[in-house]
Amino acid sequence: MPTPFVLKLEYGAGLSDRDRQELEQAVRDVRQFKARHDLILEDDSPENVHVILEGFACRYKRLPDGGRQIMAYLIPGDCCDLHVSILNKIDHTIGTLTACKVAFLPHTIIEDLMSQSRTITRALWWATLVDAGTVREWLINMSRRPADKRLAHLLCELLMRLQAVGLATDNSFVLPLTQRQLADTLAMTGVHLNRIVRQLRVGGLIMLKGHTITIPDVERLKIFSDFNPNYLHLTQHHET
Amino acid sequence: MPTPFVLKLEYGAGLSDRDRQELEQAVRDVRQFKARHDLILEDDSPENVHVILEGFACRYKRLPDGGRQIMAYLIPGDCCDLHVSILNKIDHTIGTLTACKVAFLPHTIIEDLMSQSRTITRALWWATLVDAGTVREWLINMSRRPADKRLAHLLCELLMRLQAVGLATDNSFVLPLTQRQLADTLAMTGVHLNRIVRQLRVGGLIMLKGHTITIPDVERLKIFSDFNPNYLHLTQHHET
DNA sequence: CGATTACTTGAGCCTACTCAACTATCGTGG
DNA sequence: CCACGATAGTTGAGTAGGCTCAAGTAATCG
Repeated sequence: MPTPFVLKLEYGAGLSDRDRQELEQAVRDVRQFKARHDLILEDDSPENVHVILEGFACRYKRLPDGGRQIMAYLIPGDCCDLHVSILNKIDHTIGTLTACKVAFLPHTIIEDLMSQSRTITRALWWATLVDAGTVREWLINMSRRPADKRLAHLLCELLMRLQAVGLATDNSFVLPLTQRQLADTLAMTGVHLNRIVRQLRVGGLIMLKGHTITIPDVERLKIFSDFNPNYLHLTQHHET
Repeated sequence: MPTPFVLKLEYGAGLSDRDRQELEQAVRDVRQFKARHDLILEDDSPENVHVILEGFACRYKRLPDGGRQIMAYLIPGDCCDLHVSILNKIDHTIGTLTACKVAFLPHTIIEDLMSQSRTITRALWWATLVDAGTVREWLINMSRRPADKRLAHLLCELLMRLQAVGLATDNSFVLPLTQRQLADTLAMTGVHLNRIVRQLRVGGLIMLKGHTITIPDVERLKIFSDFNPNYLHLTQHHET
């Protein structure tokens, strides 16, 4: 069974067996973190690239009123700070949401991988470009959709992304987040999110059992939330 | 006087004279477009990279209700679709807001530039990473700030970005957009935006004369809108 | 100069927020 | 293993920022 890291990058470029091997071997330094632990702080210029292997992490910024806005979820297979060396400094914070297992890859190893394989280079850039596309879609989601569709859209996205790394079935997945964390993501209050979750539940759009979410009719949820998966760019591998 | 394209990339990497020359020479095919003209449509896989030389363009997505959300402004010096070849398809539309002069650079030329100069490679990637950072800041702006601070924040950003390419003075610039276009950007109705503009005007935070915006006290506007310019990464050039 | 587009202002409504209290669940030490 | 404190989730009542609808004025362009 390939790791989520390799599984994910497969979508970005047609990896060779050797590429896969190189990527697996690059993951040596693996560390465990508790929930709510900041991995990288704003203004850091970290010398490692961080890859999430298990658990949920996020990018976020703090707000003057003490709240925070989560700008991206980082799930197994995702890189936290690929290519930040080009910007020198990171302009947001990266922290865990749940307990996480995180691989630390020194920049030198990333550079080696990229100089050895054009496919890996392409796959890594693909990952950052998909990240950028995802933020754009979140911008639409936060600014234009009402609370119920906003949550529904996020769930559609998570279903697809988790499926891509083998962490979701056809219509269900484990979402180990608190409602407060979801509220920080969807730019609403915890109170309001709670009401919206109930609304989707009684509307039959989602089912909850503990932290497991099941979507009885995926197509219906996609239509409801105006979900178009094109921004995830998961459909086709690219030649070269 | 260097073109905005070169002026902008200077911030991403310390270009050599030769780099500047190469970049200037790469701009051969320049075309003129009217306002409200779509340059690149969703699902296109364009074979040219488009660089804005004059005027304002934007990235946007249409919404099911007929409205649209503008996700980024593209001002002189900005590249529209750098590196989309890695994603095969673009997941949003790019269109002009005002009349624009746009350079068309074939991908082959971009690849030549990048293979000849590591600095140019770095600068071009810097530009896309800054774009990504800017969308993240917009996400915060749209989802967390009230209408007045939202507009103020956008104006602070535009002041800095236009200054970087020599199109703004210390405290003023020309913003050739309609209120409707601003409203599509800031995710509010035209009616509401109009009220907010007036509010900032009577509050003495901005002054308007035609399409020229003057900011009497830039520092005050920055504090008011919680503006932190770090996400624009305009501060320091990077060695090699 | 007429027609279209852009801007302005008013009135009433609704989504999502705040404040508040209460219940359930989780984690940890005695 | 239970007890207790802390965190998470739930529900109610009232408020407000931004929306809709509407009507009118100013600016722009052919």
